[in-house]
Amino acid sequence: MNAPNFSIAAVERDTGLSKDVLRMWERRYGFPLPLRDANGERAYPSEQVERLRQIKRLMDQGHRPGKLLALPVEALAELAPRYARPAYSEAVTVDEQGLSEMLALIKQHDANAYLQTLQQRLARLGLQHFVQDIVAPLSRRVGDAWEDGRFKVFEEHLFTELSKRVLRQAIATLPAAIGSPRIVLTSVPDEQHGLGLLMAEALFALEGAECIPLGTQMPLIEIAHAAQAHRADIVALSFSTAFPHRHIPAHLEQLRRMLPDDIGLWVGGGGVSRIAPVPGVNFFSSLDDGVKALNAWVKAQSGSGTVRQT
Amino acid sequence: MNAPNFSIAAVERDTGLSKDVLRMWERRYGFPLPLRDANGERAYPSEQVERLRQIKRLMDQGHRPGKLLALPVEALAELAPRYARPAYSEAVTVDEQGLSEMLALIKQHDANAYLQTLQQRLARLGLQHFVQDIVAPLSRRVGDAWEDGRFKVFEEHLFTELSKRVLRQAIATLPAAIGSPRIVLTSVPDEQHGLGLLMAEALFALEGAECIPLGTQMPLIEIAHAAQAHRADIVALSFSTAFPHRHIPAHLEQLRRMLPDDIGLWVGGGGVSRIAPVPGVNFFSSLDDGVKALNAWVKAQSGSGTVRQT
DNA sequence: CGCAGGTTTTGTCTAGGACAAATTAAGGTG
DNA sequence: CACCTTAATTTGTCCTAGACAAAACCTGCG
Repeated sequence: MNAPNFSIAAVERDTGLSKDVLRMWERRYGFPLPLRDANGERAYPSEQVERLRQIKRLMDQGHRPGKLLALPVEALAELAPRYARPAYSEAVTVDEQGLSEMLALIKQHDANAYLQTLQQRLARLGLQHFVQDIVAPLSRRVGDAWEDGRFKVFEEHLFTELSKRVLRQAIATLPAAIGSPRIVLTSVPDEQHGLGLLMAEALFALEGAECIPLGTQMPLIEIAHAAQAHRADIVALSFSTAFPHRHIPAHLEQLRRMLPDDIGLWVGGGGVSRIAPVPGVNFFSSLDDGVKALNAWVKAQSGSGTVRQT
Repeated sequence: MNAPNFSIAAVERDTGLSKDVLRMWERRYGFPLPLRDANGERAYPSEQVERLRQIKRLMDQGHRPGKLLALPVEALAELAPRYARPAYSEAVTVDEQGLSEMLALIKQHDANAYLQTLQQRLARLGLQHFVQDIVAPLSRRVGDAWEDGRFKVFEEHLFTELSKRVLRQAIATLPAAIGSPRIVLTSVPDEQHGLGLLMAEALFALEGAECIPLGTQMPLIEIAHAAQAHRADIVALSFSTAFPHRHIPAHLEQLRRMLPDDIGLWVGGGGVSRIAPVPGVNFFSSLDDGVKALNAWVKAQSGSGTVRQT
């Protein structure tokens, strides 16, 4: 029960900072400065790991490592997000209070009450509005709360897991669509967040698309294989805000090269907002844009037979 | 569409072999021997990546790297698993033919037919037998098929995703249990397979336990936090056969230290079969054992008030 | 205010060396 | 021949320290 020290591998796992980065920071900035065990290997005390976690969080919000690592411990807690959060482009009538109440349920770890509330909203609003007005905004707020440290990791996991259940259940009740665009939905190897994919699936399925959900974390080459095996028209990927921005273009370029030209590559999620466009890849900054694009695709398709995607 | 070369980071992602290992093998065995790009950095042709993938698969089956890397390409394809597969300890009356047919549906990428078949079995057998006689054996066979290379990664993903849906849906129909043991279900950071957890959840929920599903890949420290926040009696972890055996004990020891003594730590899944016992951790080699242990726990509890777990 | 240019910051790669843990092989001994 | 103990080997991870390209930031000019 007393706090053991962390090996460099353990710190990498827990903070998401690579071993290379940890060693580099130590060399350059003098933090973290771990103890050494009997073999001369780094042994990070848990305070340092905790501080690293906080630093990582602030970095994800746009702060630069050089500043953060020079800062004294106390100053870290008070830093605000550096990027203005993009204004929520939600329908004007979002039930702000209702959302807060639902988040409070998660915060109280009351799984049953949360599930019940979700189910009730779903029944009241129907799947489309449920996704757009409840799940998507909730998931945004959970992301924000997590960045601020108001939500712990396990609370985020609980939220995700329960929300996924309700969504999946709702999707299961839809009639099995056949035809129209066939869409493979998945995420790249380091992206484990699947709630966005599920929301997209729900909306796409509502529009009559045939969705092939492959879960998260597919090796790129396998995504290409899957797309061909399923004769997909579109591959849809999701990147969460937590995903390291800098790596997204490389992933997309590589996948685009592996994928036949006539299969579309659609990308969405909070992680793609500030990404430079990649040729042959369609970016969507909101679920709604995705649905619109799907409708356009269907229209183009029915008009002119097999159309080559660009 | 022409095969681009892989950076060392891309190979790490796609094969699961660490950069250190890739460089070490190159130094020691002369394979892989990547090209170099303009900056002198390794650039792996896709044949080498393919071969590495195959080598990794054989290693997971118990072969040793030294042998495999010395072997010519053709010889690799013919190697059988090195460990005798543990005989299936399934109920005698497993519908072998039915299972094969279901696997065939996955192999044909016919998601709808597979889902339909699952639903039908579930309705016919009830949740408990559905889990024990259908999902568990299927998942074993998929694991085997994957090891043999008869299943591709994306086919395994499709199987998992669809099976999870049906299971979750079934769990959702169960009455929300309150009380009895409260069980937090999750997996460690490098373990992304969640089907086993879901099977366990189904069976535990059937026995009246209150399950708190947190999804997969929770940092250890967060598992400890979650267990306390939810006032859990038991933390249940799952390790798949694909999980690197060598790392399991370290994870369990670390988590055991972080967890209050009176919270039980139960571990199951295909990955724990050949693991030396860890003090304070209960291992289960089958779902059935887990259910029996749960019943025993309930009995002990009701007999003597709050009992200290060992 | 916006854009072209130079400068700093930052992450990732490279090389080879060291060592402990795991595994296999070898040497008895009952 | 089975079994245990010890020695040799295999293998993964960690270490240091240097290099460099890409991104982010600043600055001056129109």
